[in-house]
Amino acid sequence: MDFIIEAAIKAVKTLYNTDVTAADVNLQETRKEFEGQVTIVTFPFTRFSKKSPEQTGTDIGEFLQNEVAEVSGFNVIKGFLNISLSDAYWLHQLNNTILKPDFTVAKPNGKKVMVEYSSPNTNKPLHLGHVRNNLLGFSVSEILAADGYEVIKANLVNDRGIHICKSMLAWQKFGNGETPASSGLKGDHLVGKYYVIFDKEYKKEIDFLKEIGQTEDEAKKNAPLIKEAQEMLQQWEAGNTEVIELWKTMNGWVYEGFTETYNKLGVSFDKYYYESNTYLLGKDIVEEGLASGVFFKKEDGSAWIDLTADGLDEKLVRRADGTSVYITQDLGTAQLKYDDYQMDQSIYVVGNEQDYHFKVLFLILEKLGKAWAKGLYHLSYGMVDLPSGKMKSREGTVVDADDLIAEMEQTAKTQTEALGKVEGYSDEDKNKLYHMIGMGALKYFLLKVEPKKRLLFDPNESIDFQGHTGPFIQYTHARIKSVLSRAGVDLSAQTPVDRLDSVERDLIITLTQFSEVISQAAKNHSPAIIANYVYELAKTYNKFYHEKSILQAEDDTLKKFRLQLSSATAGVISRGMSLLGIEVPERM
RNA sequence: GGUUCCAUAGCUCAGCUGGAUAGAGCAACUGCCUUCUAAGCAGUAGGUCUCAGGUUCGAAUCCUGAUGGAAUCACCA
Repeated sequence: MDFIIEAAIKAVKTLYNTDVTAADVNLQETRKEFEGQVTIVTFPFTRFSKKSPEQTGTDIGEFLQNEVAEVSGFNVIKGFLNISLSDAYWLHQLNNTILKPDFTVAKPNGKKVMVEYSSPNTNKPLHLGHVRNNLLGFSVSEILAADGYEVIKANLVNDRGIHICKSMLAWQKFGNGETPASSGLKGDHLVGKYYVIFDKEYKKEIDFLKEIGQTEDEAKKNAPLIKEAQEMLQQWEAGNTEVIELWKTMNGWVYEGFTETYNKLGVSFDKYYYESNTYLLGKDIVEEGLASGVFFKKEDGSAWIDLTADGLDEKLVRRADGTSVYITQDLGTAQLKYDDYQMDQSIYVVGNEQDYHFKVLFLILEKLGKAWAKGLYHLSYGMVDLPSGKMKSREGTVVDADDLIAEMEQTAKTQTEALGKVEGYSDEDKNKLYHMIGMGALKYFLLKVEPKKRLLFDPNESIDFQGHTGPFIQYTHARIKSVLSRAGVDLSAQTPVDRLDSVERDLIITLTQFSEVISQAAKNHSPAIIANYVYELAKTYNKFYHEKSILQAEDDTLKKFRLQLSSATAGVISRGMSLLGIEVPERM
C-alpha cells in the first residue's frame, strides 16, 4: 500500500503546497459497511487545505483517481476517504505475489536470534504452565524464522540443586529400588512422585518438631530430612561418586520422560545448556564488575550493585562466602550464550513472576558495558490459572501435561467418531488424526491469547472444537484439500479472469496481508497475532466457499481461478498454523 | 508499603502507531444439508469499554488519579 501513501503525499503537496510524511498519512482498512478497500483519514489535512474534511477528501480522492492507475474509484464520508482499487490490481497481487512459490518462504535478514524456552526442573513432570511456555517458545521461534532470522532454540535445563536432591533422597529412603521399568511409570512422573513423598515426610518432621516446642522456622531448618538433602547437595558439589551416579540415573529417567512429552508437543531444541555446567559461571563477571566499579563490596565481603538510581534496589551478586546466587549464574550464562553464538538478539521465554529478575539482569549487563545487552528481551507471559486460582502441586490441582494431551486426543476421537469422519482410515491414520486435532485445539487455545495476559483454564470445561478454535481452521484446510483433490486441474498457469466478486476480493486482500502479519507477530513476539489472522482467513474462506461454487463454476476459467484461490488459501493456512506449531490434515 | 502487569458482552478473547455505529467465538434463540466436508454458513439478542478527571477536531486506545485483581520487592531458583 506504499504507493497509495506516496500518492497521497503528492496529492497534499500538489493541492495544498504542503509537505507531509508517510507517518502523517493515516491509512486503514475500509470498514466492511462502506465501499472501498483502503481508507485515508483526512482530518489531519484540513489544517493545510483550509477546507472541510469532506471537501479535502474529495480533492485528494479526485487527484488519486486521476494520477494512480490502480485507483478505480472513491467515496467520502465525513473525514474518511474510501478508495477502491481496481480488480486488475487485486488480480495482479494474486498472480504476482500470492501464487508465487516463494510467497510463504522466509527471506533471510542476516540476523541471528536465540530463543530460550522450556527450561524445566528435573524433579517433576511438566504441567500446563510449562506447556504454555513450550508452545510460546516454539511458536515465537518459528515466527522469527519466517521473518528471516536465523534462530537457535535453546533449553537451559535446571538439573541440579536442592530440589533435585529432595527427590533423590526420598527415592533412596523410600524407593525400594523402584525404576520406570519396574513400576511402569514414566520417568519424570516417577521422580516427581518422590519429590512429593519428600515433601510429605518433611512436613511430618516439621509437625513433630513443632509439637516438641520449636517454632515453624526452626522446625523447617532443623528437620533431619532437609538437613540430609542439604548434605547431599554438598556431596554432589564435591563430586561424591555415589551421589553423582544416583543423580545421573534419576535425571536420565526424567529426560526420557521429557523427550516423550516434547515429542508429543512437537517442540524441539538446537542447543541444551545444563545448570550443572553453568552454575559456577559468572564469578569472573563479578570480578570484572568489581574492577570497573560497577559492583561494590560490603564489609562482610559480599558483592553488590546499587540500582537505586534506576528505581530498583541494591542487588546481591555474590555471597560473602564467595558462592554464586541465581543472578550470578544468569550473568555468566548470558555471556556464555553470546560467546557461543554472537547472536543479535536473545529472547528468554519465562513467566512474568520473574519480571523483576530480568529487569535487573539486563540492566546489570548494560552497566557492565556489554554491547550485546541491548539485544536481550524477556518474553514475559502470564500464569495459567484455574478457576480456583493458582495451580498447586501439594493440593493436587496441577494439570499434568501428559494427562492433558491424552485427554485432548480422547476428546478429538469422540468428536470425530460422532461426526462419522473416519471411514476408510487405518488405525494408525486415525490416531494420527486424533493427535493432530487434539493438539490443534490445545495449542490454538493457548496461543490465541496475548502472551502477557494471564490465562484461565477450566479443567471441567473441555476445550472447544467449534468456532474460534484450532479444529475450525484445520477443518477449513481439509475442506479445501478435498475440493482440490476432486478438481484434477493443472493450476500452474495464470487465469485471465477480469472481474472479482466481493468475497473473492476479500479473500485476496486477506491473503496479501500474510507477510505483514508475520512481521508484526515477530516484532511483538506474539503468536496471538498469527492465530487471529489465520482464523480471519479461514472465516473469509468459508464465506467464499459457501457463496461460490468452485467445481460447478459458470465456466472453466472461473473454476480454475477459484481453485487457485482455494489452493493459495490452503497454503497460507497451513503455513500460518505451522508457525503456531499446529499441523493441518488433508482430511477430517 | 514500593515497583510492574492486568481490567472490553453472561463466559473466553480481538481491537495496529488515537479515527466512522466497539468486533469474534462460546452459551441462548431463528433459519440453511437429494448441490464441492454442517467441526460449516446466515441471522436475532446481548456493551455506562472498572470509575473520575485531562490532552485532542476526535479516546477502549495517550496522561494523571482512584478502585479491583495478579506478580514481585530472598545471601530460593
